Amino acid sequence: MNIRDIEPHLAAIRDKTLREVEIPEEAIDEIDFEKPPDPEMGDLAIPCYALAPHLKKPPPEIAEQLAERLEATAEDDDSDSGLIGTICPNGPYVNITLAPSRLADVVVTDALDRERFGGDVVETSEHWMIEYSAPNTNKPQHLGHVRNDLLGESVATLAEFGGHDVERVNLINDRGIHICKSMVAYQIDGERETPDEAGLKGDHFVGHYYVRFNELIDDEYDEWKSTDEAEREFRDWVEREREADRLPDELGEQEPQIREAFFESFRDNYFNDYSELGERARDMLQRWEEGDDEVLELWETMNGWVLDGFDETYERLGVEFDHVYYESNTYELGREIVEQGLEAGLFERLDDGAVAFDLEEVGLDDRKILLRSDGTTVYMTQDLGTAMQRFEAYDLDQMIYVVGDEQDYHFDVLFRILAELEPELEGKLHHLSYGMVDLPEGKMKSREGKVVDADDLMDEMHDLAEDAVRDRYETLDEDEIERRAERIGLAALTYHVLDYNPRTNVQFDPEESIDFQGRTGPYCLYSYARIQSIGRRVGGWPDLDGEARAEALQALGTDREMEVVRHLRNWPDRIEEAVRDLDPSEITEYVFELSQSFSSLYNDPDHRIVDLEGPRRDGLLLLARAVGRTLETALDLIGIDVLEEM
RNA sequence: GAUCCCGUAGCUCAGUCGGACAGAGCAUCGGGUUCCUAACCCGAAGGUCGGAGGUUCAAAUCCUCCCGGGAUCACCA
Repeated sequence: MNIRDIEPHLAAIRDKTLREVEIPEEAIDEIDFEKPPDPEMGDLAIPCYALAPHLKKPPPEIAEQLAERLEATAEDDDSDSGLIGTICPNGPYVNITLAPSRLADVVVTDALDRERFGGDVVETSEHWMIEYSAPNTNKPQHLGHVRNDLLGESVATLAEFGGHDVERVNLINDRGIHICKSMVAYQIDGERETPDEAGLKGDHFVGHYYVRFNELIDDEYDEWKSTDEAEREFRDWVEREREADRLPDELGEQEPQIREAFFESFRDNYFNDYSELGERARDMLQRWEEGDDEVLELWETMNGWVLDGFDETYERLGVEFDHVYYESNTYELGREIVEQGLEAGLFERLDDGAVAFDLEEVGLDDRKILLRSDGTTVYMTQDLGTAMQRFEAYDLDQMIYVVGDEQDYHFDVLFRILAELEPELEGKLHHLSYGMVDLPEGKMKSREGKVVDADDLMDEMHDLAEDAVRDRYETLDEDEIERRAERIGLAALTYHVLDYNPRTNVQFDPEESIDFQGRTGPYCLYSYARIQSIGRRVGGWPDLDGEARAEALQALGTDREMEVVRHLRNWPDRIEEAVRDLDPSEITEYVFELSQSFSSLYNDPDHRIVDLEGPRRDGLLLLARAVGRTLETALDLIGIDVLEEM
């Protein structure tokens, strides 16, 4: 018997008993085991509410009688080999407690022997593709990107461990007006300077010019605000607002504020209609699309710098991809699909030549443009194209996009259009939507340089960890300090970021930084390191099997030991849940709980392994070893590398 | 204006496909080391689950309305 046989085994006994009292099959199907709120009550519970209508008795009475019958059925069943400890009614529930020593034997044996303990739990193995990161190449990554990177990487690793076949994909947004902004600023300000000369990482170097461009635009805009053109735009707007009764006839003392609000909202219009720098950036984009050599060369150079920078960041974060695509290559994909859809009558051509999809056909409002009137593609076109291409090339069962929740609507529309184009894709598309990371003062803004930079943050975590390591050791090899500081710092960051449910909007306070104490990555690493320390102290883990091992494991049974055992038992179920929900925070929670239950045991005077002897000592050593193995696996799934010593 | 997400302890968050007394970490207060790493352990205090109705044997969880915060509704990405 192993862990995953326990529940089916008990379910068989339960169902057999229910049949004896003539509960209809469909009612039996409805009944699932629940987990009692307190382990004191038992390991599994059968709620009896649903049986009340069939037996015409109050649930507590049913529970009492059912418990007796279950006991009888279990006694007759010889496949059980003493797994069930007690069966007792408790109000409307029947609680089943498993025999401690037997449970410890089954669970720890599984945890020690199984090649991938907790892995390969999904019902059917599927082919998944997960797209994440998808950065723009005009600026370095910030904490928001880190959340995306870590989420995507972790979900991919989780899905693989759960038993799926996974393709990790990055689609790099290397074209568009935002890149041209950095390029224009570079032409104006930074001719011939390179990241090396500036002593900066390539992505930071280019990001500097992106910020610079926005400063230049701000200056230009401020100057423009006092021109006659600006005044005319303002007056026209005021006129329109008055007609719509949104402004009074006389602005009076309010005028300066109203004026300021107008110019704030007019910023994009200014950029598109009046700005010389805007003109220059758009002109550059135009020339890029025409294949202008000079522009292409600058573009390639600057993109190269950024991508080199990204590679460093990815490597440090432990993020990897199987396939990397570039929008400069894929932005035309989809044009053909749209044209086919047009012929098939799915889309319509508007009077000005643009192609649109009528969203009312899928229950939404308005329409979505798929090809501009000048024939060029939009974001949606590309997403349609890449999706169709991927399903064809990889025969996917599931395509998952890890993208922020501000794009919920985009993906809703994308999936509906895809389902119209190819009904088979229905249910195979998923947007893993996650909340924003905000600072105490509000949103991060790259264009204003108000961000928590990914590389800086990793450096800070490293430094904090380094201080902590130095505090603890008077003499330690410098390389070793570096190695530990890096792992501990990254563990703290990774754990912190993944410990939120993905949909949660996270508030991150850079001042308060990230803790190393309590529910944190370092805490979990520490638990692991202490377990390894026990192994070293006793001169290596005992190599027991067969009878000797069974005897050792069956010597376990105290409350503290059983709490650890119960957590181990939950591991495969937890993986199943985390994969189903695409939620690494299930794993961060698990790692903490397992670490915590072991820490309690570790600190208890009655469970000091070095003070014990005989089978109980061996049993505890095997339990510690099993926890260590499971921690290592679990931490790996959230991208954290363990340390043998801390 | 419409649609979507969120509102739980002083703070940051779990719990939201209905079930047993609403949980954790941090912060606060009190305790623990002649002993395997104190990045630890044990304990205390802290909550009208935004509000009001409703459905149900049972609601933080489902439905309706209201209040508050965020996002989205481009021939941008």
